[in-house]
Formats: sequence, structure tokens, C-alpha cells
Amino acid sequence: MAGGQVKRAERGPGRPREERVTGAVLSAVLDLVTEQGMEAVTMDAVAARAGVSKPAIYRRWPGKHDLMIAAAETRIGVLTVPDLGDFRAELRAVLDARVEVYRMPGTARLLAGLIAAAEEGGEVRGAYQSYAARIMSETRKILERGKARGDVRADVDVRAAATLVAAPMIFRLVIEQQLPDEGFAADLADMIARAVGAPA
Amino acid sequence: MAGGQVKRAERGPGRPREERVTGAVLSAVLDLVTEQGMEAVTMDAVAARAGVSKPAIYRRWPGKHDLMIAAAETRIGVLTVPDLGDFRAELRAVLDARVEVYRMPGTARLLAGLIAAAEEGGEVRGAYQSYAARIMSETRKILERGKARGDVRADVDVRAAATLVAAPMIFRLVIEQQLPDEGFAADLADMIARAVGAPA
Amino acid sequence: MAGGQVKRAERGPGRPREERVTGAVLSAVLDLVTEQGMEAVTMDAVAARAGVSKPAIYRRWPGKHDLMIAAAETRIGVLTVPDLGDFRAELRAVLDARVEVYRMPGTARLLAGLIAAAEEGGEVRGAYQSYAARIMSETRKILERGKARGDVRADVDVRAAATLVAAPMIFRLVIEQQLPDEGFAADLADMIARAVGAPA
Amino acid sequence: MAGGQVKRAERGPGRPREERVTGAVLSAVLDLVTEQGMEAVTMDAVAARAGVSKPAIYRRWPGKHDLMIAAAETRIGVLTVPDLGDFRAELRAVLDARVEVYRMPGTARLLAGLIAAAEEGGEVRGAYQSYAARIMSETRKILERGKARGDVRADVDVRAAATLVAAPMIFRLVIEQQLPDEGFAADLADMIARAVGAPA
DNA sequence: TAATAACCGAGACGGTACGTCAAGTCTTCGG
DNA sequence: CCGAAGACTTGACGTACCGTCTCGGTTATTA
Repeated sequence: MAGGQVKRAERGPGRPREERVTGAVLSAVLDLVTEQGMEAVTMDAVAARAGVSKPAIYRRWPGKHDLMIAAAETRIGVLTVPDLGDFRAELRAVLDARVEVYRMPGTARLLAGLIAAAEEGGEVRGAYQSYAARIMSETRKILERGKARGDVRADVDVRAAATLVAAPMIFRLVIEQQLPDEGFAADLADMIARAVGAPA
Repeated sequence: MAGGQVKRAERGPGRPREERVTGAVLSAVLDLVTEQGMEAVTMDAVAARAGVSKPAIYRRWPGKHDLMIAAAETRIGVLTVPDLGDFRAELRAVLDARVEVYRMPGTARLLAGLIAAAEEGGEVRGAYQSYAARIMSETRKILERGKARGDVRADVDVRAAATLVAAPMIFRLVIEQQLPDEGFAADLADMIARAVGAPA
Repeated sequence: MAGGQVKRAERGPGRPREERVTGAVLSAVLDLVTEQGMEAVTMDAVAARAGVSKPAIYRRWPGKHDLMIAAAETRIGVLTVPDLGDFRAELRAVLDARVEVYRMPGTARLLAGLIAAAEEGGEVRGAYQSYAARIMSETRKILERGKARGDVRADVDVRAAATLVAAPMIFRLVIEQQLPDEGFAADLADMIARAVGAPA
Repeated sequence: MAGGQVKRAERGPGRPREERVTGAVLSAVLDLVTEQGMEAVTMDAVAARAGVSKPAIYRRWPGKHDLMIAAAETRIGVLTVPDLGDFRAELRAVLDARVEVYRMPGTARLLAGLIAAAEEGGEVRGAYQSYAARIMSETRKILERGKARGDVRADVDVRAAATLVAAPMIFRLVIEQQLPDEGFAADLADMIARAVGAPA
């Protein structure tokens, strides 16, 4: 019996929000960006595609940029790599996982739109930064595990190293505008292992 | 006597374009983005700031995105590093030069706007890609010089390595939204030297 | 009980249009044309004067010409002359009524703008023609009443005669660019009465 | 030999104007208005059609409106009716001549454009009014001849009567937007003859 | 059971930027 | 000085999108 009423108090009076709407909107954003690019992601277009009204969207997210970030999170979410006992293996796992996500159609456009959105002032910036931090957190963990384990050099700065790991893949996609592949992941793994790995 | 007029006027009939306009517009874009951010870079605002009419702008660039790319080129132009006889030194020169440019106010915003602009189809994309390629060309040259010299490993892929060099700085600025500094450049130089440098 | 809800809301879904906007726009057009002439009737100026946004105007009328016709209708509307039992008296009533309207400041400019607008193809033309027909309908009625009554000659063509009545006043205003006055109306009444009236 | 140098002094220094240009421009205006309507009569379009530069046009006419009036004059010029010894016959001659001109393609559009142009302030207005007066002068002459001859009533106001003659045809064309035909001219002649003719 | 409060779709609203077009002026070259 | 060609400013045009607000109506919780 205990805890039975925990959830009930969370809801005030009035009609509750329909979960269907939230999901439909996020899907609509991803669909539109994938099929037609960022230019097509209009609030009206999203509403029409999701079969939802504009106020219903604005009740959930304060603006377009916030919606973009939320949509990006469903695509490029947090990544978890288990302790494999070896830095090199875990590094490769992270890179391969990213290749897979970045090769999905629409990811490049989504990322570009996200970057543009982040240039805003205000609360959007905070949300974006926390999202960016979350994206890199797993890489950081791997580096710290490696340091503790001893197969990552003790003198590397984890923050700089994490940037070195995360940056090239996204750069190739967004700046060079080409899809990263497994060969690229392998090359990166080799180079980064030499860069931060403890000498044999 | 022959050849006296080799460089004859390359100009067709009619009034030639005023150079003053082209320069004023590009400056206006940079000023606006620096002082007020990408949102303030309105075609009307640019025209007003440059003391120029809108049609004069559209005669030179077909759309806003093209203008953005042109403006970015004047800020983040091609970089030249002379042969210093040592890969490590040249690497550090490239990274330091980039730190300097990226720390200038407005560069982050300009870059973000540029990335968003590049998501367009059509000619804008081509212009952007050629620009991106130009940005990385010097890094490539350094790597190739190093390979020839023997202080860069023979087995590294130049393209992948160039991405490894160029990406982290821009990533820190645009994704992590922090100004890169000399310490970061030094950390990167250390790591990249280990990644691609020939073993002692 | 039946029929209780005959006049149920004829309104579709969504926020209804505000009547205030429609009225304010039409007034703004008339004010501007009266005070500053047709050249001042800019969509932006109308919007500003009416305290309304441009899209709100374009939602109601597809273009500037349509707006002009609508504004003209509120100024030079349909005219009604009751049966006075005598053609001559009714003719004079029509002419005097027109003198009054045409002497209002801005009517000449409005009419000239209207004529220019009518030269368009498409729907504008239809709207204009139906408006022109409405303007002449009362004149036609008077002529037909006179014919039935016997104080208008049986052999006159009503259409041609209606043109003879309506044309001179507007011609004097727009072509000769002078304000018609009561003396002119009296002269016309005399002549037209001889032209179409039944001989004593 | 006398008079040999009369014309030479009329010309200042420099290259004389080519007559070809003046004619080509006026023709281009009429062609454009006939084929595509007033909207197509752009200064650039006229220049292109005439194979002439814009400055060459502006050297001859101070503005677009003046050019329009000049073009209208070449189409709807001054009309001359000889003394036929009978008011009724001369009236019919005037009306038939107008029918012929007004039925030419493009005349309606030209007239509408002219009316719109006249709503300008400044010098254009004067030019337009003198043109309008010229258009009506022949009608006036006929009425005065008739009065002198005795087959026009002595008590009619010539100005008002001239308006009565000139207005209906142009009204049918521009306001009712229909081509006047000979039947209409005949109806008008009958009515106007009764309106101003001396009783048998 | 009734009231209340928050939800829902639909769509108009103000504001602001976009990219285009026309008028009239000015500048270059050549005849 | 005339001519063609074309760039220049000014200012209006009509469209698109954003974020808000107002409808009529629905659905849940509270009184």
C-alpha cells in the first residue's frame, strides 16, 4: 500500500496532456529534417505533419530552438559503453557507435540546425550546452577509466582529449559534409590511441 | 611594339560596379555579427549599415547565405605557414593562428551562421565546400611536408589526420561554446604530435 | 419548437476575423487618398494608418487593386431613388446625389485609381465590372419606370440612355478634372430630359 | 540663297538627336500597351522594345507620365470635321470617328493608364488637361457652328453639351469596359440631337 | 453532479524579414 | 553632346515564418 498515491499528486486539475502529441511532434521534426532539410522545419509544417495545433507545441516547448534540441536528443542521445577492460577497445566502441548515428539520413542537417539554434542567447543556450556536455560525458568516462587503469597517459588533460575524440567525426559530417565511415573510425582510433594511450 | 596592350580593359559596356559597395557590404556583415549576433544580420540592416541599397547587394550575391559565406572568407581566410623544417613547429603555428582568429569577437557566431547556411542545396553548398576545403589545405600541406621530411609517420592518412587537426578547435568554439586558448593549442599539439609524428 | 436554431453560428473553426481590422483598413485607404492622393496609398502606409499588419490586409483582399475597389464601394455606393411619380424629378435626384459624392475631396483621385486598377486581368476585372454595373443600376431603374409610366420615349435604348446619364458627371471630374456643380447637373437634366423624355 | 542658314543656328554643339529614337519609343509604348496592358509598360521594357537606352528616353520626356501622354496623342489625336451644313451630320461624323479609334486594340488600356497618370500633381497635370481640351475642341466647334447656323438650340451651354457628346463613348469603353459600336453611335446621335438640336 | 481548469484543433493576429521590381539618376565607353 | 549599357538609390510590393491569442469544444479533477 505504501507509495500508492505518489503519482496522483503530480497532476493538477484540468485535462492532462496527451502523450501522443509530444511523440508525434518530435517525429514530425525528424521526418521533415530528414526528407526536406532544415528549411522545411517550420512550426506550421511540424504542426501539420504531426496532426497537431501550434499552441499544443508551444505548451510543451517555449520556442523553435528548444524543440530542435529536444528532437536532436531523441536521435543523438546519451551513449553508454561498458567497461571492456581496455581503453583502445572502448574508444573504438564509442567511435563506431557515433558512425552509426551520424550516417543516418538527416543527422547532418539536424546537427547544423542545432548549431545555428544554439547561437541564441537566453535559456536555449543553457539547454544546448548541457546537451553537448551529455554527448561528451561517456567519452570522458572512458578516458578516466583508462587513466585509472593505466592504459591512458597520466599527463593528458581529459577535457582536451575528450574534445579530440568527439570533434573529428562531427567535423567531417558538418564541415566537410561527408558521411564518416568505419575506415575513418579506425584511422581515428589508431591516431587517438597513440595520442593519449600509455606507451607500451 | 607587339603586346603593348595585353592587359586591355576586361570590362564590358556599361557602368562598372563600384568596389566601394562590395567592401562596405562585407564589412557591414562582419560588424553586425560581431556586435549584435547573427540575428541582427538582416539584409536591410546590412544595406543600411553599408550605406548601400538592397538591389546592389543582390546583384553581387544571389542570397543571404552566399553573402554569409563571402563574409566568412574575409574573416577566416586561407592560412599560410612557411616551411619551418619541423612538423611539430608548423603544427603549433597552425593551431596558434587559428586560436587567434577564433578568439576574435563574432567568429563563433559567424561560424554557426555559416554552418546553417551550408545546409542549403544548390550553389551555396558548392561554394561552402570549396571554402571548407581551402580552410584545410594548409594543414594538409604541413602533413605532407612532414611525411616527405620523415617526421610524420608514413602510415597516417593525410585526410583523416587533417580532420584531426582542424576539428577540435572549431568544436570547442561552436559545440562546447568556449573560447579556445593557448593552453588548449598546446595540449592539442602534444597529442597530435604523438598521434601522427614519427617515433623518435 | 422547430426552427429554434435557424440562425446558428455560420462560423467555421478557428479564430474569427476581427471586424475592427476590416473597417480600419478601408477607412485608412479613404483617408490617405483624400489627404495625400493615390500615390500615398501604399500597402505599408495603409497598414500603419489602420494600426494593422500587412498580412491581415492580404488575408482579406488578394491585392492592392481589390482593396481599392472595396474602398471605392464604401464611398461611392449604391444609390436609391424612390418613385417620385415623374421621370424628370427622379433624373434630377440622381444627378444631384452624384454631384454631392463627386465633390467630396478625394473622390476624383479614388476614381482615377479605380480605373487604373480595373485594367488588370483576372478577378479584379470581374469585381470592378460588377461594381460598375451596380453604380448604374439605379439609373436604369428610373428609365424603366419612366418608360412604363409613359414619360420616357418608348424607342430609347435603356442601356445607351443610362450611359448618357452616368457618363458626363464622371467625365467632367476625371477627364476635364473639374468639380461638377449644381448648375452642371441642371444643364444635364434639361438636355437629357429632351433626349429621352416623351414629347409633351 | 536667302534662308539658307535658318536651320543651322537652331542646333547647338555636339551630336544631334536621332529622330529614329523618338518614333521608336512612342511605337514601343503603344505596342506594349496593346499587347500586354499597362502593367507591361515599364521604362526598361519600352527601352528594350525600342532598342534604345533609358537616358535617351529621359532626354526627351521628363517622366513616364509625360511619355504616356505623348504616346496617347499619336493614337487619339485631334479630330477634324469639315462643315457639312448640318449639325446632325457633323455630330454623327464625330461619333463615328471616335468609335473607330476606340475600337482599336489597346485604346482602352491606354486611356486608363492616361487617367491614372493624370492624377499626379505638377506639370503632368497641365499637359494632360491641355490634351483633354484638344480632344474636345472639335466637338465644341461643331456645336458653335450649329448654333450660328440655327440648328442647335440657342439656350444650350456649349461646354456642358460638349461633355454630353464626348463622355458616353469613353465611359462605355473605360467604365463599362465594352467596345462601343456603330449602333451605340447612332443611339447617341439620336438622343443628343434631341437634347441640343433646334426643334423642327 | 456540477464547476473548474487545462487541454485540444483551427486559424487570425502583429511583427519582421525576405527577395523582387520599377522609376529615375549617374557613370562608363565609344561615335 | 549623343548614343547604348548597366550600376546606383529609393521605396513599394507580396510572401513567409514566428510566437501569441481567440474561438468553440473536450476531458479530467475537484467541490
